[in-house]
Amino acid sequence: MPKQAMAKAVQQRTLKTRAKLLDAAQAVISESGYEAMRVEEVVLRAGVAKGTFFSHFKDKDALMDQLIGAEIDRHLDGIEALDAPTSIAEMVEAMLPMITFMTCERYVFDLILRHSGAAANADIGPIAMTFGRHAEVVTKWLWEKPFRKDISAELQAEGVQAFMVQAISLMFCALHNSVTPRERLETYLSAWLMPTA
Amino acid sequence: MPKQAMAKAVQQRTLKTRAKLLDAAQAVISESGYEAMRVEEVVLRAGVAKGTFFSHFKDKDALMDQLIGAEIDRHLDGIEALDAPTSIAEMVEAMLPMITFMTCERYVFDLILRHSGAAANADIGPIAMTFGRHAEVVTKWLWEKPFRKDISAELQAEGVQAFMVQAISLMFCALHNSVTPRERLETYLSAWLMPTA
DNA sequence: ATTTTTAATTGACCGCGGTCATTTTTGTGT
DNA sequence: ACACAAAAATGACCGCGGTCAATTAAAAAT
Repeated sequence: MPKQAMAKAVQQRTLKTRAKLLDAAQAVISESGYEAMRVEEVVLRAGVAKGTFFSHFKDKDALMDQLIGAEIDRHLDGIEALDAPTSIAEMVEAMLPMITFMTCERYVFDLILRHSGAAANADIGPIAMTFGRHAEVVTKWLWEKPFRKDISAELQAEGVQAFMVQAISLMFCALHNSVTPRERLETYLSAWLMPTA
Repeated sequence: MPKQAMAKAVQQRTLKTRAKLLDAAQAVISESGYEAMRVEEVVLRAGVAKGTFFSHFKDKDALMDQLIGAEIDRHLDGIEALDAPTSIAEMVEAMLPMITFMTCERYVFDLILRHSGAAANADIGPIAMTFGRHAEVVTKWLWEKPFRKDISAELQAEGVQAFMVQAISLMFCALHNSVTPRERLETYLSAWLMPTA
C-alpha cells in the first residue's frame, strides 16, 4: 500500500505535541544556545514525557537538523532575493549573513557538516536540502554572470561550496584566524572563479 | 618554572599503562572498527580502571585523534616518498590510499573533520598535524612542478585540501555517489590547478 | 452504544562517556 | 629504614541520549 493512500492516519494531537516540542526547543536555544539544549529540558518545558520526543524525532540531531535547516533557509530566502553578484566581493557579501549564522557556534557548524550530505537515499534532511538550494542559487548566479567559461556553472558552484566550508573550518582553527572569513573567502573565490593562468 | 626542567616527574608505570591502553584500543578497533570502540571495553582489556583512561587521555576523542593521526601519518610517509606528480591523475593517485583510509568509516571521517583544525592555540592534535603536513607536501609538489603561476603554491595546496574534503564528503552522500572519488577529485583538481580561462 | 483496532504517550530503564574524592604506589629527604 | 609528599590508579557516581513494554486516548467497525 502506498504511503500517500494512508495519509489520514495522523491526528491533530500529534501536530500539537510536535509544535510544543519545537517551541520549547527554540526557547531553550534562544536563551542558552544550541549546544546547551538538552532533550530533558525540552520535554520538561513542553510538558510531555521523554519518550514522546523520540516518537516525533528520530534523535536529537533530527530536531537540530530541522531547526538549523529552517534558519539557513531563511538566510537563503534573503540571498535568493538578491541580484546576481557582479564581483567576487559582492558574492561573498551576499553569503556572509548565512556564514555568520553557520559559525555562531562550533557545535552548529559541526552538525551542519555532518548533515550537509544525505545519509540514506530516502531521508534528505533539511540541512542537506539547503546545501542543494544554495548550490542552485550560486549556479544561477554563475549562469547569468559567468566568471569562468571553461567549466560548467554547476562545477563552479560546487567549488564555491567547498571553499565556503574550508573558509568556515579555518575560523575555528586557532592557527589561522588572523584573517577574517570574508577576506579568506574572497581570496579563495578569486582564485577559483577568476584564474589568470 | 619551565616544563622542561621538571620532565622527571613521569614514571615508567605511566608509560606502561598508556601503552596497555593504546594496545587494547587498537585491538578492539582491529576486530570491530573505530565506531564500535568503547572505553569500558578498552579498560577491561587493559586491566585498568575507567578513571585511569581519562587521566591518560582527555576524552575518547583524544585517543581516537592519536590512533587515527598515526595512521594518516603512515600514509603521508608513503606519499612523501613519492616524486612530485606531473599530472592531476598522478596526484590523485598518490593521495588515494590516504583518502581510502579516511573514508573507511563515516565515524572516522567525521572525527577527522572535527579535529582537522586546532581548537585551542596550544593543543594541535595529531590529526591537525597531519593536515599541516599534507599541505606542506602538496605545496612542495606544486613548487617543484607548478600547475598555476597566478597564485601561490600554498594557496593551491589549500584548495587541494578543500576539494579533497568535498570529494570525500560526497562519498557519504547517497545522492552523489555514482561517480568514484577518484573521478570527482580529478575533475575538481583539473578545474582548480589547470584552468583554461 | 460498545467493542475493536490503531495511533500516541508514558516513564522506568539502559548504555556509555566523563568526574572526583579516596586509596595505593612510587620516589625523596632525613 | 622510616616518614613524607607527589603521582597514579581506583570505582562509585553522574549526566544525558535513547529504548521499549505497558498504558491511555482516539478513530473505526460492529
